[in-house]
Amino acid sequence: MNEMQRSLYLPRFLPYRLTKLSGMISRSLAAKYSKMFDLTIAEWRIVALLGSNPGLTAREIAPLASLDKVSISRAVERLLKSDRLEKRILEGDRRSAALYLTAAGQTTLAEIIPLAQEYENQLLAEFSPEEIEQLDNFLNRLDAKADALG
Amino acid sequence: MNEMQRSLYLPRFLPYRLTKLSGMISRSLAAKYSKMFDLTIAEWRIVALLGSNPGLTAREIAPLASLDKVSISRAVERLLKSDRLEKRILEGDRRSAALYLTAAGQTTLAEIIPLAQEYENQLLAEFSPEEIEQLDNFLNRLDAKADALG
DNA sequence: GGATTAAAGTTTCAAATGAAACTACTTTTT
DNA sequence: AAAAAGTAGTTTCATTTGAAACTTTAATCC
Repeated sequence: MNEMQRSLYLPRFLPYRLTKLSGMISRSLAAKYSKMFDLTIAEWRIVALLGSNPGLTAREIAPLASLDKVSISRAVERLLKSDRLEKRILEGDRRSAALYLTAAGQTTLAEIIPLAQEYENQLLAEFSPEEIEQLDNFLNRLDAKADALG
Repeated sequence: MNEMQRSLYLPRFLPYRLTKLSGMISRSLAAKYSKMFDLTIAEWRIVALLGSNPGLTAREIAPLASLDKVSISRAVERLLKSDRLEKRILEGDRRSAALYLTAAGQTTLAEIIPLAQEYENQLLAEFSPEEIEQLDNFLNRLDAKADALG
C-alpha cells in the first residue's frame, strides 16, 4: 500500500518553514534593535525580562530567555557598559549577582516595547482574535512536543 | 484610555516563541542528520531539493532553500567530497554548473526522508487533519507577512 | 569588436558562537 | 575543619557564519 517516498517537498516541511519564518522575523527585528538602540536580541530579551522581573540572576535568566550562560555573560557585560543594567552581588552568595535595569535601561525598554508590539501586531494584523488564540494554542503544543522530542 | 505598556511578557511574544521553537527543532534535527549521515542542515536541504529538481544551479537553489550563496558553495563542496553530488558545467554558461545527486546521494536522500517525515509526524501527532490545515494556513500567512515587513 | 558592466561561484577576513577550561566561591562529606 | 565536590559566571579557543572582495565568464554598450 504505502509507496516509499522518493522526495520531500521542502517548502512544506514544517521544520524548514519554521526556521525560515523565524529567521525572517529575527533578522528584521535584530536590524531594528541594532540600528535604533545598539542592542542585540540577547540584550533585548534580558532587558525585557528584567523589566517585569527585577533582580534576576544570570542563572535564572537562562531558561526564561532561552539563552546559554556565555551569551548572557556577554550581553550583560555590554548592558553594563551602556549603563542600562546594574549588578548587585548577592549577600548570601558572592558568585551571583542580582541584575536590575537602571533608569536608562528602563527608558530603553519603554522605547522598544511599542516597537516590538507594533511589529507583532503587524504580523498578526490579518488574524482574527479566534485565529490568534488558535495560533497560540498550536505554538504551545508544538513547543511542548518539540521539547519532549528534543 | 490606552495605558503605556511598561513591560512585555517574553514567553508570549511571537518572535521569541517562533525562534525558540525553530531552534529546538533545528538543533534536534541537525544532531540527527549530523550523527547519522554527517550532513549539515544546508546540505540536507540541497539534497532534498535536488531529489525533486535535478540539475538546479547554486543560484537557483538559493531562494528555494533560503540559503545564501556562501553557504551553498560550502555545502556543495562537502557534498562533492562525500560523492553525493555531481557537478556538470553548463554548456551555455561556464560560470554555472548543474547539480545532480549521485547514486550515493540518492541513497542518502532515501534514507533520510523517512526520518524527516517521522519527525514531522511526531511533531504533529496530536493535531487533527483540520488543525494541520489550519496551521499550514497560518504559517503561509505569517510567512507572506514577514516577507512583506522584512 | 574592444571596453564596460554584470553575474556565478569562491575565497578571505572579521565577527559571532558555544563547548570546554577556568576562577572564585559555596556546600557537602568525612 | 580540612578535603572534595559542586555551582555561578567568565574566559579561551576552535568553529561557524556572512559580508565584502575576488576570479572567471557572459552580456551590454559605444
